[in-house]
Amino acid sequence: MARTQKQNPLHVDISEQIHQQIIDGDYLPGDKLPSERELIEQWQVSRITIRRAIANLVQQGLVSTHQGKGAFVTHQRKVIYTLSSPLTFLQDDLVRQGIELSIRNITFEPVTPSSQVRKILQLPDNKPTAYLQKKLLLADSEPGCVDITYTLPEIGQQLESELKQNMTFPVLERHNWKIDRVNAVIECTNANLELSQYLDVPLGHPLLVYRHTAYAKERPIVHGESISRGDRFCYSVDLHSS
Amino acid sequence: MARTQKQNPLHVDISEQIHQQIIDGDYLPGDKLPSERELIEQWQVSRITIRRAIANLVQQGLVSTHQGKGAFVTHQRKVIYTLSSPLTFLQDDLVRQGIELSIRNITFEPVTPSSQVRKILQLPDNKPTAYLQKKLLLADSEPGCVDITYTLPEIGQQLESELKQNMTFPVLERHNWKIDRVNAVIECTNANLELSQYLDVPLGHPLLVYRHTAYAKERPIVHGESISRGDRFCYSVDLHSS
DNA sequence: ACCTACTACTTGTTATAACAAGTCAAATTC
DNA sequence: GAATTTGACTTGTTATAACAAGTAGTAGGT
Repeated sequence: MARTQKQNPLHVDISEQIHQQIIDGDYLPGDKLPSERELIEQWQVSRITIRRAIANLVQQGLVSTHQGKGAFVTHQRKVIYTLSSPLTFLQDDLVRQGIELSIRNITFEPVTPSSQVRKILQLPDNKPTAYLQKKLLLADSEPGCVDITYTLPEIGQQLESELKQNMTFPVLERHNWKIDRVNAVIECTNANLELSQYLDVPLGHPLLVYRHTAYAKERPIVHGESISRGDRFCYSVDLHSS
Repeated sequence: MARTQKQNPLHVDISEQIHQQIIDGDYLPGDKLPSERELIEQWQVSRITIRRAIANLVQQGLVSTHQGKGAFVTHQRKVIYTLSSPLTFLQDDLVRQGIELSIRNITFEPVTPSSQVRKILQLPDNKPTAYLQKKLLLADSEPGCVDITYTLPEIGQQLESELKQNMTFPVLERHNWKIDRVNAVIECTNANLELSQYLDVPLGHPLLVYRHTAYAKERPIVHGESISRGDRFCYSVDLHSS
């Protein structure tokens, strides 16, 4: 109850104490924290301070809140994407981990992408079209990843129906578009409004971005990004000296 | 000024509008946003609503605030860590990008690590000791990464002075600890109080975690994690089919 | 010329208050 | 008994208010 450090704001002291209680196992994943009213009583502070303390915990990914229900300690299980050479694909990876994957198509349409994407896909200036697909990946029926891809027009046109219901890379392989190389960057962002709605997370929730370009016979055929919930996914990679 | 969607809270409408202005280039990186007082005047709402709107933008990594000065649009440049086979190391990578790297040692001491780490490093039960090192990496004199490593005791003891001032892997290579393989997981977390202080970011700031185990002759010699500011770093990886 | 103190800004913390809206179970009605 | 209503909880949004604390320029004194 006593403030551990005078220089910290009250809300930090409170969230740090609850944080410690979570680490100590006083609250287990799935447990409900005391309600705001109870915490106000316990700490003898105003609601704004308690709410800020809870917000700190939410921001650290330790707790999530649900209107009308309460604040709950989050589960920390993470799904692993394996990045390996030779290439394996997400789908097989998830099956191996016993996760049920389903796909909901959001958009599929021919567009003229930004000059940056046009350059990456080496689209000719006189026919600067590619298929833009946005799809939502659900792991065990919960939204986990938004996949945004730009595909060469001849491929998109040919495989529309299949692409709408399956992961991109296995569909390509099934139709003899052998992928030789994938160049990728993994980074971290925060959910903007659109992504927070698709992924059912609060604004600013940490997200993992896997931005990739796939090459077949040294020709780029697909470029896009997979944006996953940072609290539920991670990437694994193996590096060798030889 | 008009609310675009009735179902959104006011603070979301406001932060989304400023977000759009940033995208449109009305505010450039480094620019100062209007002060709270001015925004209150402009939107005719209370300070709590404006502060929440600014907080939304901070959470999305678009602006950062400084007490007494104001709120500023953040710079988005990112430093790239290249993960490749054959192995290259962070240091060379940064030099290539023209970034000056310096290291500040935080702790270096023999400890008995958690059972999980003991298992990974295959430490014998009768001598369960490893060297724990925490160091802060500064890129161009700004804190960017906290590196936490557990090293086999014989190596830590032998190379203490060098490890305190240099990156781990190059030191090992210089002393004939040839690293054959690195297994790594990249994930995303949020700054807790300790990390937020080291890295000079607000509580909950998104961070990239690179958790690795290095093997020499199939024997694990180093295990640890590099925790970088998610707004300033990313990982690049190249995957091949053969 | 230099240092200090003041002042007018900025954001940060915290309190009190009221109502909106989601949840859930118990009581009421059909 | 089943469906509906009510009420007591929960968190979410927003307003007003006051003071703390960091910043930077300016006026005043040495």
